[in-house]
Amino acid sequence: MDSNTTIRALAALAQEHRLAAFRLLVQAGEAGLSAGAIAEAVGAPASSMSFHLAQLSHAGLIRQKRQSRSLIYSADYAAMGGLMAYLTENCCGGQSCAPATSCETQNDTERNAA
Amino acid sequence: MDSNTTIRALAALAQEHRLAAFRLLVQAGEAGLSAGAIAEAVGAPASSMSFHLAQLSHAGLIRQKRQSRSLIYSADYAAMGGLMAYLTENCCGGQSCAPATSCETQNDTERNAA
DNA sequence: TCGATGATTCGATAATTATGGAAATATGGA
DNA sequence: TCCATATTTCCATAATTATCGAATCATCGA
Repeated sequence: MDSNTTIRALAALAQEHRLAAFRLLVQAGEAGLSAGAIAEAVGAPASSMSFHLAQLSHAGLIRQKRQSRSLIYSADYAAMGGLMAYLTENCCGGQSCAPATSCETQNDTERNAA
Repeated sequence: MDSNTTIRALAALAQEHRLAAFRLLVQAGEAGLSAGAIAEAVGAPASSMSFHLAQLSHAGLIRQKRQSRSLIYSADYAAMGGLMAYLTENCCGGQSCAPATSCETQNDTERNAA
């Protein structure tokens, strides 16, 4: 992930309704949620939410698929992982910004962070 | 870290010059860098850079201290860690977004981030 | 105290982003 | 085909954010 992609992703998440929507989609998992369900949960008018979902989508953080009349959005975990990786590599300086997740499940994933 | 703080931090990093400046400060470590040095490295006029440094500062991501005539800025690693923790907890859904860093250097730093 | 240096604040302007109703598009069922 | 539903696109407007020169403020050395 390069810095431009990173900036788009950060900007996409740096907005109240979008952060709420993304959190919701992360919770929803692979099944995802319809645009209408998201708008209602977040409390934003449909057209506004549509605008925000487009931003998240353009940033690559969520995906869209049609299911009958509904458009189902779901989080792209890999993209979020890419963002986390960029921040860890470039913005944490080895000072252990990452909160030591899931260390008991693996200990051979060596990485040579620049 | 609550969602408003998170949004401020994300917004602070979601800008070309500011992301560049923050990366620089992370590299610079505790010693930090003067406002002028940052402006020159990033390639922005002093007044513009000052505006951006104020944003980062307001977001809590960097700190300022005066050293004679210079204002020295340095990264606040704890704040960055808080942001990473929030994203890991709320935006990664246990799908291991965090790239498993530095697992060999600690295994007793339990954390109960909300 | 004066002048030089490092940096911020001011102010005007440009550019981008957000808002939300109305109109348009897509899908499916009767 | 026609209607209802789900959602987006269009549009105008409001709000926020970025830019940067000039003026101001703070500090230091002579």
